[in-house]
Amino acid sequence: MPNDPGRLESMLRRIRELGFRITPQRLAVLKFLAEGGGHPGAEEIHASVKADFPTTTLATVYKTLAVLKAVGQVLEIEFSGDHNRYDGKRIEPHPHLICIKCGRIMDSDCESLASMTEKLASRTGFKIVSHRLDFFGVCPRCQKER
Amino acid sequence: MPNDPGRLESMLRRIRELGFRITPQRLAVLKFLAEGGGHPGAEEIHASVKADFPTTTLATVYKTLAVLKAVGQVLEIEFSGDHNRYDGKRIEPHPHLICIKCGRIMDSDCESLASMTEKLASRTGFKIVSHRLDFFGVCPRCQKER
DNA sequence: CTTCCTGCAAACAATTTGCAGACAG
DNA sequence: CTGTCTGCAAATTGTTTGCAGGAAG
Repeated sequence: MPNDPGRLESMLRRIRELGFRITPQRLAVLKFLAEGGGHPGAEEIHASVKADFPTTTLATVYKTLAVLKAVGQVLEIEFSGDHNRYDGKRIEPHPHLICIKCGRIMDSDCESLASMTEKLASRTGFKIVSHRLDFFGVCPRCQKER
Repeated sequence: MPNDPGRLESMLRRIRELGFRITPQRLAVLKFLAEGGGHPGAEEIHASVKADFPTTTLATVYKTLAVLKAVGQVLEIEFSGDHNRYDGKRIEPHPHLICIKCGRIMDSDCESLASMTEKLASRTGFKIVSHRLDFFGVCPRCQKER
């Protein structure tokens, strides 16, 4: 699990650049996203932050996530039925493998997506700015358990 | 715009096979999905059905969509913030181009996705059953308007 | 006839918002 | 100091659910 030592600093810099303030609660959210692993949801972030700042509410977490989105320092993975998940480490779009049994999300890569995006753009006239690619299936661990 | 004459029949057959009933309201939903174009949301379907059956409620539309999902005869395109959209014509997963200005959704294709799925599955051990690929951008029409 | 479906209203869940007091810069 | 942020509670929105009467098969 690669722990980019510069992620937290990048977040802080961008937040300050755009004139947002750094509060202890926000810092705790950023740290959790920059240093923690996985793809936490807002509740999970909240639980972690509350350990250090017990008065923190979910609303504050959401507001902090809104700031991070505004400065482009978090990748939001949206789910219609379920709660959204967040990635503070890899903030550019990338493919995900999502287990439909346990909900775990695994990062992935795809070399051919860039060329495909270009091809689609020139074929359709769309100005493509982003994308999302998810694969749904059953992870190795869940396959074993019966 | 390809109008598959067998879509409605396929839907009806699968619904009957699995023991669900055909009601006038349901038939109207199916027709709208099988014969209409685009990627309507539940509200849009509801509006169309209400023209013929004014007492129909949104709940009935949702319940019909649930039946269609259960028998695998509709593709649900989920959106976290926005309402979901439905495709009754192409029910297997396929790439979408989504305009971030007007919300229009355009269907697309990608030959390389199948091989990519296979590669990912063998590399990660995931048993992949489905996927979703969306490209976000500005459609040609919206680029022109200022 | 029996079981499933409709329509209505209430319930839900994740996220957002308004506001008064608190605090970062 | 001043404008932004926090915490609280209420609002929002798309979707789901429970139930009583109605219709499909």
